[in-house]
Amino acid sequence: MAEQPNRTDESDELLKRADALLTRLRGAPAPAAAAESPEVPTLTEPVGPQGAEPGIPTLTEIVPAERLLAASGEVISRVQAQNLEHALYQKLKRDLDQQIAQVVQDRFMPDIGAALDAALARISMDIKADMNSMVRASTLDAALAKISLDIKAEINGMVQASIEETLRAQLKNLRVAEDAKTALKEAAAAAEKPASADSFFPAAVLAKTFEPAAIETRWYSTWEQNGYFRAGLDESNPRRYCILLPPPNVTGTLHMGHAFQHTLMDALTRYHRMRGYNTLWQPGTDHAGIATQIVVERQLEAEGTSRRALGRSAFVERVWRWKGESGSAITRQMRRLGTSCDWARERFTMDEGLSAVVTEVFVRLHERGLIYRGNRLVNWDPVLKSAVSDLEVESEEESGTLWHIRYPLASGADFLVVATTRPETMLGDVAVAVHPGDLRYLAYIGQQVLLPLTGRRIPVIADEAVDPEFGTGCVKITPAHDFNDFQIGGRHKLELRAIFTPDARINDNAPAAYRGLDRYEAREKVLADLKDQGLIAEATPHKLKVPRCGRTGAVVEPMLTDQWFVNMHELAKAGLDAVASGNVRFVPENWTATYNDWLNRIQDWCISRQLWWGHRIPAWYDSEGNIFVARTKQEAQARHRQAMLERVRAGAKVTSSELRQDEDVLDTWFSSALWPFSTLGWPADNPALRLYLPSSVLVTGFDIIFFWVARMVMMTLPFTGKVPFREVYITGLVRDAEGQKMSKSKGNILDPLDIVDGIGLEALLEKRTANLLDPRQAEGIAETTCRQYPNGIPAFGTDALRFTFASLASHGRDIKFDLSRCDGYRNFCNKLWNAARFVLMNCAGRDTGIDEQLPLEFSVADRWIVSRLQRAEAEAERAFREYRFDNLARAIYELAWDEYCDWYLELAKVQLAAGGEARSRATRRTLARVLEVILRLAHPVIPFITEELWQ
RNA sequence: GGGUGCUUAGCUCAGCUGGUAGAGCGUCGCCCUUACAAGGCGAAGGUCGGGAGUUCGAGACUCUCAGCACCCACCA
Repeated sequence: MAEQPNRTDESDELLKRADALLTRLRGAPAPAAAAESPEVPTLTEPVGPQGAEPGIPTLTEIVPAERLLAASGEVISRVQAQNLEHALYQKLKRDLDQQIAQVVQDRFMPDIGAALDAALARISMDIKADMNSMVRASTLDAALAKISLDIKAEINGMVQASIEETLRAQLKNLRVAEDAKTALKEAAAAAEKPASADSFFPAAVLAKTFEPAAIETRWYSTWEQNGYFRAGLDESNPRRYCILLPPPNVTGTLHMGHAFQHTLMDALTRYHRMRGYNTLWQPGTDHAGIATQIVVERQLEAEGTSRRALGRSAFVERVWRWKGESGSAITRQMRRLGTSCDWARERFTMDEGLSAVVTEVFVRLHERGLIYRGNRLVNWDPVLKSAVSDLEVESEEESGTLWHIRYPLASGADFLVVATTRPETMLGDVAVAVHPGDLRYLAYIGQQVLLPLTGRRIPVIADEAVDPEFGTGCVKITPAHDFNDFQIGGRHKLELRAIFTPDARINDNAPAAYRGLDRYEAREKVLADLKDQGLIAEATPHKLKVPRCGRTGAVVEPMLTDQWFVNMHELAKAGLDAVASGNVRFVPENWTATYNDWLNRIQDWCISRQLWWGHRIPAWYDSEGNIFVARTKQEAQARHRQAMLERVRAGAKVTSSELRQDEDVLDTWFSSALWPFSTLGWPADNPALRLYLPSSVLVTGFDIIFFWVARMVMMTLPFTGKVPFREVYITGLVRDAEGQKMSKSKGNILDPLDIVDGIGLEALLEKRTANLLDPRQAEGIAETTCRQYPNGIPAFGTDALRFTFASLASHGRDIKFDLSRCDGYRNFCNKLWNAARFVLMNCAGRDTGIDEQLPLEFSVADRWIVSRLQRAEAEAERAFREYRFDNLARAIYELAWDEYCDWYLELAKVQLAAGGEARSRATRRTLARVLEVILRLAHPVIPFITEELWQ
């Protein structure tokens, strides 16, 4: 070996060891077969029947000192025993460490890695199992004997553990790479290169660094065009796997949450597809009633017109046009991220087929009496002029005022003081309520008060619902505009006195002075008038929850209207059962509680919306207001005629009339709830429906457990007799690096495609500050953005982004998205790329041992990496099963980088340079085999680079 | 008011049924080594939010306190 004057003694020593190793490696015949099994010869067993291995202390050598203790009659307390155990361990370790060097030389082999893991696992198990009894029993001399016995049993294990631990350290120190390099250099110098043979091979074509952009565009179209994503409809294959894509808004754009969830779904889909399952990833988009309608209305507003000016049919047509223009944006973006859905089966919730399902379901539910029309208090958005469901209302705490108002008694003798945050609603008051046990007001119950500003006389009633502690203990009751008051009103048979128009102005039920005023103007005037009359006793600052519509942000008003409802009681019970029985399983499990809780307290679902964009309710009215629910107008008319006939027979007078369809549309989530079977061609029996219902897993965020997940369960069960999916994997929310929710108004959104393709600072600023609700924020946002991304965002490529998402996907935690992670995983992609490049350079065009006839000489290194590979495969399988994509990513990362690149590749260099033909052949074969498996393992997560390298 | 989750290295987070703390990024030092400087080797850095308990042994289990986040309900 050439002189290396610069080396320290230490590295000389290391070199010597490595030399010894190399000679051994070269000379040693492959030790006993069985190496491919997990039972690689470990240190544990062979080291020996009683000290066969030199240098390893036996029990008898070590224990005596302790035994002396015992022999002297000392009582060994638990703590002492513990200390003893610990001391023993320390001592063993110290002694052993000194002898490790020898062991290393004797037994240093790369397959130690695998052996270590097995041995360590076993040892720790054993120790764990024995430690308790061992220590606990040891209070007396007799116990000590047992200790020795137990220790004797364990001692080998501990010895091994210690050896192995140290081996690990030593192994690292051996700097195999360095020696490999030297060996390589020598070999290269000696063999003066078999010329430019390499330049023929693809290796030369592989660029030195990984350039994602080029390969990504190419592969996706190839995959799609060749139909690789098509649903497997082979009914003879019992293994099936199906994921429903939560349909994004048709006019929306892809955000980080989508990208994250789609990555996981895609990995799952690709994984199962690769394993030969019948696989369907069902894509589609949602018409998103309110959201879409609002967008188009804004456009109209900008054009100086409105939907009412346009008229219903023109407006709907306009929305369709907009859908046509922007509807494919999101699916285009999805393709860029490599999502392998079966696009041929793409659906839209307002497609003809799906709309028919909506109607069918509505009619059937109505027939079963589960859908009804009722006049009830609902959440009303006065801007949208539509009902919204309870779920769509979001309450925010805001500061307001609590006004104390004097209501004079009709007798004129006295007055009651009520406390309210909404004085304007007093115009609709029909009573004042106190708690029946409230001694202060006992005398007033049953009396009447004179409602100020209106002159109406209203009763003082007693109701348990009143909290005597709050305010004055007197509550004004406005049943038509407050949910609680509605309840109380019901109990006391009070009048429902509505005082608002649909756009929340005061109506004709109020005194003329207030009519037409907006609710807030009315508040001012009411307060001013009360003040004039000296009726305001007090005004205190007060925190209150203001209910706002999740879509428009408008303050929601409880309003008495005619709406359609689904009776949820029965359905909810079935939904609870499905989860309780394990037919549907939440991952992580704790979401079950959330789900159950909601279903247990579920209210009837208001499904009608006073919008134009959506599924029109299949109900028709005759001139007398009779309702006919039917699949088509013809069917409705038939029923109408039937009904008339019956009434004529009964002798009633009838007037024939044209039927008029209900103006309302259905809640968007109604059609979404049918997604699991509407997309599969229900009600017609067909292979897809038979194969893919129930689907395997639903991947989604917790925010739509109520909106969507629960409703799918409830709606799919009664119509198909099946659950919609077997498992629900609830992902965390993607937040920004500071842990803030990403939102346009905060200007902290990241476009996943900007991470893939990169974006300059200018463009990023532009994106973030455009369309802000409050333009004044722009400066602050720009500042933060400049600080965070002074150079914009570099192009990381899809694979790096996907790998990042996977690695962040641990359970039960939101995700702070940190770009530096992307950086690391892009480096990983590059590493993988270069490893492949190395393999190609060494293997392309050469014999990789495919021909079984030729001699193959596998080294322990070869077998070690292969065993390591098998473990990684097992880990990956487990990770997929448990939806632990973080573990999956880590397993792949460690295997590829820490084991394959850092260790095996370096060893392979030595083997190739110094080994014989059979050894080289085996090395090349192993190189290629392991790379192949790594690519296969990683493909579900990083499909592009793996495909490119694979080819 | 009810519920859930979180608190571990400078940052972001792993840590399975209790066995004496790990990774990535960052930092520092040394290397432009023919797969890869988007790299290699090495180093520093943590009484695992506080307290108590169970245990031979607690990051993990129990209780309690504190802080953060979110969900549901809701007081007019």
